Amino acid sequence: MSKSEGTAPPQKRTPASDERFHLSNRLLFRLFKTANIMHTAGTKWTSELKMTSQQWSVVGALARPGYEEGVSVNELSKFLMVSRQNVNGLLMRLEQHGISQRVADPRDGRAKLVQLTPEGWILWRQLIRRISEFYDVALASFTTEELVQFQYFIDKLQRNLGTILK
Amino acid sequence: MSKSEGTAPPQKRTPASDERFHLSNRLLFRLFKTANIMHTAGTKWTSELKMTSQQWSVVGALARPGYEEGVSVNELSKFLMVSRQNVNGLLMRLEQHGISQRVADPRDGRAKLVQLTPEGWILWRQLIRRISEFYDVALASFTTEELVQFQYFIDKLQRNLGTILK
DNA sequence: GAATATATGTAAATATATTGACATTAAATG
DNA sequence: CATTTAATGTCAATATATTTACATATATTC
Repeated sequence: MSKSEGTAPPQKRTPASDERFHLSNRLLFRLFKTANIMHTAGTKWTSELKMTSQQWSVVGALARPGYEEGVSVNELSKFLMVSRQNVNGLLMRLEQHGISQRVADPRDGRAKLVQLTPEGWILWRQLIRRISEFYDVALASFTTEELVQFQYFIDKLQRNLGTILK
Repeated sequence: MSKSEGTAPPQKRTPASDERFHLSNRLLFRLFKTANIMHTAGTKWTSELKMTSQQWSVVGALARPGYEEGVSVNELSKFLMVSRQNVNGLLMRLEQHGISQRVADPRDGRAKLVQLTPEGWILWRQLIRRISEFYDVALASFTTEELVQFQYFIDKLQRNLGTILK
């Protein structure tokens, strides 16, 4: 994003669209920055568990009730909204740490099912406590109504962005 | 983030904190996903200009009025809230494309000043138009009040996360 | 002014994330 | 049923992002 907060807007614009541009610019730049430090802070928060914040989301996806038997790489990719290749890399590193494993999918000869190892389940129980504490800090002083509204905005943005990627 | 939306919350929790956990989890997971596709969509939006969305923010920072003479690597790092090393990498690639250059900082023998090349300025003028269009799509249907409120939430989150990284 | 502490930019190593590619398997088409 | 098209997971290449490290320059302390 052109997250340059003092950026001159494109020419031939009215003062109203100038203002809109500045608001938009400031907003999305701050979103970019905040998302970034969210990863950095999250990874720091669980550094003793040697888990990055991105790995939280993979392990969390595998730990969902009803998915214990396994989740395909493709499903993970769609659920996390990251590429299959990125999921593959994330899984490789989780496997190196003994946290997850892949087994053949009996219903589809091409596919694999990813599941937590027993060790992974033990880790998950520690991790979820730390994550919960992280949420408390990150979202300190947000009222429930604010959380709901914040999420509404994020969803609307995501929907709009989705039209670009279709 | 444990962006697993069906995650079991940590034990020994009241139903109220259960609900709070789920709200928090859902919110931050969606933020993670949305920030991700914001980069992907942004990069796609300016693919003919061969610019990634992350590069927008560097070029935009250099194009700010009052900073034309140059910005130090360290300043860029702080402004963009990314590491100096990451800025260094981003600049290397911009330089390869002739968009920016580095000159010695006359006031500090250790430092460099980064500035846009003449070619970079020409690119910037094209880029800012495309970026503005992107904003219109990404933030379609947001009222001005919603933009302001959204930004308020992001800022609050950023502040909270900042306490972790201090 | 000398010694100590800090700042600056860049190298190295590792993790994340994308696109393009491809071999294999499954689904769709005629 | 044969052919064509699409899906799945993994490889390769490239960009982003972090931490650790270090040589050099600057600032602070005494």
